[in-house]
Amino acid sequence: MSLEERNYLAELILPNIKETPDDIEKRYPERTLKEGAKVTRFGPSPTGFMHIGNLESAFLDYIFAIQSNGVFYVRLEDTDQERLVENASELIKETLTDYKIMPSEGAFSSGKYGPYVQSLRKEIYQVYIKDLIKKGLAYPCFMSKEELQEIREGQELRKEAIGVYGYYATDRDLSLEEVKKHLENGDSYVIRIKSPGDMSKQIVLHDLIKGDITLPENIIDEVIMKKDGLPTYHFAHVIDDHLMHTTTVIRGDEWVPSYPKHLQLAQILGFKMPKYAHYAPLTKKENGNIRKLSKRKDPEFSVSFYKEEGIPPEAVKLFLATIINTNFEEWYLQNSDKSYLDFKFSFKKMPTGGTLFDTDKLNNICRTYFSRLSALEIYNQSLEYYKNHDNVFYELMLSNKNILVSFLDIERNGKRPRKDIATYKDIKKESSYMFSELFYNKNTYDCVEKNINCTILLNYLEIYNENDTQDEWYLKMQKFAEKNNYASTVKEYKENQTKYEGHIGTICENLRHVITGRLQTPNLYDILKILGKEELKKRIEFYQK
RNA sequence: GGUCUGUUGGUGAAGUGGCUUAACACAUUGCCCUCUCAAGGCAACAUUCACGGAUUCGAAUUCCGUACAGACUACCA
Repeated sequence: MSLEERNYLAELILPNIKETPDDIEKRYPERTLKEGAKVTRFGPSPTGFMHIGNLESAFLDYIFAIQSNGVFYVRLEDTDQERLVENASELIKETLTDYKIMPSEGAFSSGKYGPYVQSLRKEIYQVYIKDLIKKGLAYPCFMSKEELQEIREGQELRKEAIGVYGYYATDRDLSLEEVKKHLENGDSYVIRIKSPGDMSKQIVLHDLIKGDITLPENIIDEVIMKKDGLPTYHFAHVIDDHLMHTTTVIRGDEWVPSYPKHLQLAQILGFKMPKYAHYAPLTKKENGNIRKLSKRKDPEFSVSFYKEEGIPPEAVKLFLATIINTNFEEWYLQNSDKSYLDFKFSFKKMPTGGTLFDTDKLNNICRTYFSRLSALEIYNQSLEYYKNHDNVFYELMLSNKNILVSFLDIERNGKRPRKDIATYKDIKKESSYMFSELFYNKNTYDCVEKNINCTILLNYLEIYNENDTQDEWYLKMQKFAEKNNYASTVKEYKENQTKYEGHIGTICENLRHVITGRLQTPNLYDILKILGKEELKKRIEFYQK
């Protein structure tokens, strides 16, 4: 086609596009940022719920931007209109808010480089596409799904590279007349790039995480505009990352093989490539096989699942941080008072192979996280959780704030705090007996059959004094044990078993069971004190019945 | 099939030619402390880094081959 024919064709295909690439470029001026500042972007597709892998991606974008005094923005990549899910973008926004992974600009806030929703940028992409058609670098392709399938099968049979390229790109050199005929027939078409690639040549991807990767040049006439007029991911991201001045593209390593396409597109368009960091996916073991976490197959990895389970966002982030840089964990254990942002994350320290998701580890991190909060902090955070998940307990929390905070405070302060709480859910589980509304229940003692002498316990109450210190309390308890023919220490009991009916532990155990319904609780002294003498008496009498 | 990437205990991994008797953390097991639990302390858990070969005085670390695993190979991202 001659230059005039191509101009004519471009008008025919995109008559409403009047701007030129230069017009667009003027609207997206260079950012003024400090040396070394990274501009990153989180580019989710609103196609369903967020899962831990998406979250990791956003978290990476966030920390690398923040730590370089750069910009972290969100761009909704919704070019696949068929897969759109309603409310998905609200869910993404909500998740980022929950996790305090706050973008400095983008789809959920504002910014000078918008719009940040790809479907709203349709005309922008088309400006570039029109220009490419005029330059003879892109062309309409009318091949049907069936034709493509046929080509593919033939290529598979002959063990050739698969795709539309060279000899197979039959619509590359269609005459203007032929194209017009197709258009008049109303045939649907896509726009493909005219790939100048040569498969025998190689290109190098200088990956920030994986190092240099040598790949063959792209030879495929990649689709850049789909039949609905929207661009494909490949084209859209090259344009957007250029216009929005992204410096660092952080994405999953499933994109490595398509890097040659992106490089080629950027070269054709005359863009400077951003730096790329391809991180390894989170994986899961299933039937002995390892595979990438999947949105569809693994609902247990959806972010909303963690919310339901009461796993705090901050703990999930700490878990992600230990996956991202394993030396983070060691640092954090020694710098418990600092924020994870004080740790200098590096691409070089990121794992290059897939990482198996370890629930045990997450659990442990949660316990450590809770152990470092104050009782009041735990109370306030979990209040929010129960407000949305358990209204009965929420009301109890409100009306018994002092009891719950005191309970949560047991053995919390000091160098070796309790680690019995891993989730917000655990708070109810561990503390339910502290609430008389939940305690006086016919199921309270169901789990354990015990023969307990309540008279002894009632006698004990006679001498119990709420104002005793822990040491005084314990001494008194020892004396009481001896008086009732129980050994005052376990050691003594073990040495002279026949002499005693039991030991101090037996009494404590019985008392614990009667007043809490449990065999394991935090420090008994504190629990007695919080419940108060009156309540203790009531509970012993309740047990007698 | 083709292209690319990996492979160090049950798990996440540190490790870039001698400092490795393979760090650290999780899990598991045992002991200690102790009124129970949690926490904490101590100990056990890879004689060996997928396998085979090469280079070297010396290799988990470099090179070659093999095996296995994963990703990609869409008008999905």
